Amino acid sequence: MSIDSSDLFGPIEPPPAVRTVSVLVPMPAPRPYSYSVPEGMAVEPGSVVQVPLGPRQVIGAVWEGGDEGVDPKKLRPITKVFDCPPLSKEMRDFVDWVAGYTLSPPGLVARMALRVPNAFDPEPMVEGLRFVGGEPERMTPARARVLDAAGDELSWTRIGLAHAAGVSTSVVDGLIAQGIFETIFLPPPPIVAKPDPDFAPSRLAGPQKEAADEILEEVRNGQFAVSLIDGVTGSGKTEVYFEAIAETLKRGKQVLILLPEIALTASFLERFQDRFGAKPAEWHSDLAPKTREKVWRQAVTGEVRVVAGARSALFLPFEDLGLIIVDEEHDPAYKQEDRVYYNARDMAVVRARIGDFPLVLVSATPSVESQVNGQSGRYTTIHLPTRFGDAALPDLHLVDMRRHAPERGGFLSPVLLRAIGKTVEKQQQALLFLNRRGYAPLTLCRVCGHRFQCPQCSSWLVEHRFKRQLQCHQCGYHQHTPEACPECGTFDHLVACGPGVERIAEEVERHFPEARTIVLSSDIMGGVKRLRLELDAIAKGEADIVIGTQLVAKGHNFPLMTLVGIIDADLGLANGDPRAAERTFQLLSQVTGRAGRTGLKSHGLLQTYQPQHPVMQAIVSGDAGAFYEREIAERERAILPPFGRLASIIVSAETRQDAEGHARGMRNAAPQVTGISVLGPAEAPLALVRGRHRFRLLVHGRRNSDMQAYLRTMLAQSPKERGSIHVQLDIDPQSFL
DNA sequence: AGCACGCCGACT
DNA sequence: GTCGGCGTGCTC
Repeated sequence: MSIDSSDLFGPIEPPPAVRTVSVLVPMPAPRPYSYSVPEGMAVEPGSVVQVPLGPRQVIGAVWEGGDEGVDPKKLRPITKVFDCPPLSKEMRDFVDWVAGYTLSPPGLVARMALRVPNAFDPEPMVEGLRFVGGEPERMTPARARVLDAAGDELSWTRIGLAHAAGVSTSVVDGLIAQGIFETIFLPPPPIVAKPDPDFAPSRLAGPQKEAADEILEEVRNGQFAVSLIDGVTGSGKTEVYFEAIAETLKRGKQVLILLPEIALTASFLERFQDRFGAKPAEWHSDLAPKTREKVWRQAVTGEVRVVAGARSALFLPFEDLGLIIVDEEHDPAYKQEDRVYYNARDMAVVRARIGDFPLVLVSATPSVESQVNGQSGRYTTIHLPTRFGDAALPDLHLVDMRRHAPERGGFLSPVLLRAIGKTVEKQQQALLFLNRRGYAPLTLCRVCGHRFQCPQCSSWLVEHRFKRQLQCHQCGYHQHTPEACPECGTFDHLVACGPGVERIAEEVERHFPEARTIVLSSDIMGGVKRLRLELDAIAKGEADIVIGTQLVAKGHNFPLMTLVGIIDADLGLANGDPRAAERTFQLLSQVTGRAGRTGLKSHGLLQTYQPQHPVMQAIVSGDAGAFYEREIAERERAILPPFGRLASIIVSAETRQDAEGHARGMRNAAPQVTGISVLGPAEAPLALVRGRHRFRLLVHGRRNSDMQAYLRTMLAQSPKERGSIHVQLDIDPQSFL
């Protein structure tokens, strides 16, 4: 006979139901993990929580759609819920969408939104003083000064008040002890003042006014819409989108301005301040941790109304975002190429669509993708073909190097030399652009023909004469420049082939020994700080001839710059990058746009061996239409037709054999995919074969869902390759909407 | 992503 | 004899 336990202990209580929620943890798990919720803890989807994960505590977010069948014994309780607004439904949808699209684990995407160690608890209140009233028992001159300084202001900090009165804090402490002031707690001060949409209303007129009005219509409508401002450098694009920002602020919504990191300069922030009376909050990688926390927190709470940031700012969980501006829309810096691979420009479009608010793309040289989306009517294109105010575009000419050959051993044509001479004579500045660091891109032995190659990655070693080094620009390898050929041992017979900026400087100094010449490239000694100083010095007119690589292309205004000479306009067209022509067009447009921004008559001379090339024609004529048509056709041809319409895949690897092997595997694994083609490292963009990834997939397709399904299959079949597969979908302009 | 465990080379 | 390199595996 058995004893029913209920006889002994009373009726059996059903065990208390354990409440379980899914939590996205910041690691590459394929889906959220399950955690139990302790008695009395309130969580909802989006709540920011701390949970145990293995041996440590991590930050995560409560999510929907986790794992059902997890062993209840494994469940561990949530450690704490932060007093922080939960991630909104929109934000969660955005994270999931980005994870799905980029084939990244959602936890890693969420991590980008939560990468602020101490911002999840409210900022501590700040101790302050309030004037209560009355007079101290003994009035002293110091005390009188404090009372005088306090004036009508309601609240002070202890130190601030002492400072304002010019006394030590002990005087203030004495007044507190007497009850004249009382200690109160104040909310922490905002990181930036509120921008005022009416601070300095626009003086736009003509095409700029029309453009602004067109965008304002979208902003007032408040729904998802993408506008593309396609305007030449100096056409007032910024002023136009400032109007969209003003309108959004009036509607009570927050604004995000995305900029390539390099364009987040003091001068941009000042322009914003001139229009809105306050600076926007900044967001970029080298923000001080405390500032970073404040900006995050105040974006979530809605304290901050406008953030100007680099691509990672896209993952800030704004309280009520109502407009995104993507300035320099074409800039490759919007691509992140580690961990989660994404293009912030495209993901911004997605965020705007999910949040149902307008977005403005801005560029002087739109990307081919945006151009196509404009043509197809998906985006509204707004053209600003002329410069704003008294600035005029430089007068551009091609110098056909076959007819105007430089002297032996030189790289500057007589035409360009003459133009430099005239410019310097007028006390104006010339910019010579060559996108090549160092002295010479190739060194060889005149006796045996030995070429100096990188022992690690086989690209040519670049001579840096100033540092007396041979450097590899791919992997960073460097060695002291030898005096003898390592192959045949002959001394003094090494010759430099081709130009770098250092070599151009040498040639310039030979022709213009009196001129003040300066070389600007990323290997400038002294880092960013020194660079800033040099740029300021140039702007002040402390140099006559500037020789620079692409870092002179952006940002700074040089009021005296009236001549731009492109040493080798064809450079960059020759490599195997499918975007070579597009990149060249963008770069050369930007560089020539450096001149003439402040009204002085200016010129540009482009030295080229291919004067008929569409890029050259587009730049000198200022009419990019034909160039874009060609690029679009080219890309369509390269990507779609040979493989049919369903999908096509380009595999790239470090060697062609590897790529062929991977491609064969894929053809076997997925015969339904119609096109798999192979790019060896020579043809593939450099960025694709560099780095620690063994191979990458470049995926192009019309139907994103097909591509993703296919790739998931691939990933499932070879889980070991998981970490080394890179999917880049942004090449196809159609795929992400 | 972190962090532990675990198995082979150059050193106090 | 150890210290330490990074390959593999695991985290609700």
